[in-house]
Amino acid sequence: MPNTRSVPTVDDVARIAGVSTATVSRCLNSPDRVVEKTRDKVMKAVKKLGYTPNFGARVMAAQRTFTIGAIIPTMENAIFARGIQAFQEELRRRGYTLLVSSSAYQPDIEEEQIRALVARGADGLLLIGYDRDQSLYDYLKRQDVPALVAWAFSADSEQPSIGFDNRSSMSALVQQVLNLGHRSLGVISGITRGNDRAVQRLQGVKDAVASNDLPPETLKIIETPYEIENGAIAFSRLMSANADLTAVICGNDVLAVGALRQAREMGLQVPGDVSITGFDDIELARIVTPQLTTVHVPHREMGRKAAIELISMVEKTSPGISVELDSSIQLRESLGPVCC
Amino acid sequence: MPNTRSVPTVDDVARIAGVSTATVSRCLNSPDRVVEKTRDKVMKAVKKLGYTPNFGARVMAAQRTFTIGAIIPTMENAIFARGIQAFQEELRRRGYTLLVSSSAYQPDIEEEQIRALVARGADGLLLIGYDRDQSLYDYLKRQDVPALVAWAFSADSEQPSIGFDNRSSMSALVQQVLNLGHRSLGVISGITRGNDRAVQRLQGVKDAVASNDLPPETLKIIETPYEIENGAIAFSRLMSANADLTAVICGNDVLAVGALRQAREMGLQVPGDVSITGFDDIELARIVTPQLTTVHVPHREMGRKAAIELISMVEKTSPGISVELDSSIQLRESLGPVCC
DNA sequence: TTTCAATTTGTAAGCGCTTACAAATTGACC
DNA sequence: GGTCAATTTGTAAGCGCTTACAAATTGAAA
Repeated sequence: MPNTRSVPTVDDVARIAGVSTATVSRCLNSPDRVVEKTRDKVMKAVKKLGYTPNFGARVMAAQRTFTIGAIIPTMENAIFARGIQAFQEELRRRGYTLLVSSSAYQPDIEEEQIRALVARGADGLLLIGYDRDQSLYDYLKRQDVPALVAWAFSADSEQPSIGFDNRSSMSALVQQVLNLGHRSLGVISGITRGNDRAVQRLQGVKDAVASNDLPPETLKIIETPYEIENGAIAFSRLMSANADLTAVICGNDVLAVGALRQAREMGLQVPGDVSITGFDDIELARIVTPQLTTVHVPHREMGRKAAIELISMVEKTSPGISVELDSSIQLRESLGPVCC
Repeated sequence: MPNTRSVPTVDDVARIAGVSTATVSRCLNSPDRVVEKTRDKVMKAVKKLGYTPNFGARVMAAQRTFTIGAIIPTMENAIFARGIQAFQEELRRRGYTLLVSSSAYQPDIEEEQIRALVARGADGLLLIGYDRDQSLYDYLKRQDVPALVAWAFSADSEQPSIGFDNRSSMSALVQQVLNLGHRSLGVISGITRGNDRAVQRLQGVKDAVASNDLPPETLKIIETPYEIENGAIAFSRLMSANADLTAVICGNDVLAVGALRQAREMGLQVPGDVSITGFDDIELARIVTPQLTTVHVPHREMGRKAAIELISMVEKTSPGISVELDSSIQLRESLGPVCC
């Protein structure tokens, strides 16, 4: 029964080409195992019918998808864009397809997305940061789907990861700030709950203060979600409550840009009246006026290496190693010495 | 044979729960068609085994995935971020999962991604702009996968779409520029090849010039890919070749921001020495100094409505209609009257 | 207690593909 | 031409799930 109604199947191709379905399958998957004349016939039939293999069936039969999934906290600002782009490029080069979804920084949505991607046959997963329910890691292990953590690195986690040390990077940055004479700092942190990177960064700020023998009261801390608008609001709140602040350390560039905008709106000179720093060194950092002093993160390198490592894990040539990348401090216009 | 080795299947669950596989399936898909006591047994077995349905098999059997795919030209800058975010939120609200991939503005990659998504069982696709090979549309039709075009609207295409009129919006913006006395305009357009939105925008610029009875030589046009850096380079080239330009119209905000940065570097006052305009009104536009005059695009509305419409198409409650949204001009600091 | 319609459950046939294994073909060599 | 190993192709058994249909169960009404 020639199956006229719908999408062509391997059987249709086999019938048209006058061969068996096995041969059709082989033509598509290991062409060298089939003699040229036959292959031509089959390919002609494939073209004629506009046949595309059904993915579900293929996955089920072959137990393999060449798809990698990535769940990032947000697509709305550019924090992850560069790294993911590089990740995708490298995957593509190696014959894998990337599917991305975003969790809006919400653990329950992240879990949902992880399950969705696994269910859809992702061969491996890229996850941002360590902090998630152990049951999720168990689930992934049970499903035999390797996962690589990125944007974070912790020597004492056995979870494979590729990233940098958020804590010490931030600490180094704040050290620079302190070196310039600042003794009263505002901190606009991202929400730390469920976000180990934000936790680490905040801890880094505290480390620097402590190692300079300054009291904890040196810091005025606000937590707020990573959005420009929130950066502006937090900055405003911070400055009006603490007139003596000479510098504001932000948990990332997005918050810092908001702070910067608000400073301008309040008629404050940056860095004359107040210095502002960011973290991540996204494109934005060099576009705003004044340009943002921030921590440079090797986004592209991280993305590329993550792809390579994750594929190794998927193909079982690596058990999953952890790699620490260097970050560096980008001194730009928004940080200056404490004035007068 | 108790299948100890690997991931649990529906058979395992059925065996443990002491029911048939059909019942297990029903518990998961239409729980109300199964009596509570049985359901409890099954759910307990599911939990005990940590069972998750195999997606491939499910798709194959049910011919449905509740997955929507979107292929956007780039994730690297924020042009599509807001709209896609809204798109995803609405999809999620309605029980669909979004999978995104990006094409780097390359038609062959886009085709690959479309096929990948269809193959992975996407129930419907969101595509950016109209301009792609007819064979791709044919393919989608053959696979019975509805596609909705976004970020563009053309009354005379039969392809369902949701977007705005890039051409007339741009024309209106340029009209404003001309009203301010500018008579020699630089244009930094995106690459028009394979990008109907860029074509339309450029055409809009020309429309405005023509309808003011100005000669085509009024415009000095450069095409370059949408990247900040390219905007800067193009601006520099434009200004050094044409000393008399008083305004530069950019194909989008990303290019405009690059132009702005370059102007600053060249010591040019904006808008004192030269006015600069963008298009899209992404977040960036309000962050740079001076703030960018641009065309506001209803990103979130577009995303949300796209989700609603695409789902209707998938569920066959709509044949796929086209919707035109309004855009509006955002006059901000970067545009001023021609000086002296 | 019967009867019978409504509800719940089970049986088994696919969904479209891959692949182990068997069968058929090829052609180098005697 | 006949042998035999190597190559090519075909047969058929799944992969894990859904669902049409049939069988079994339930319980209200007679």
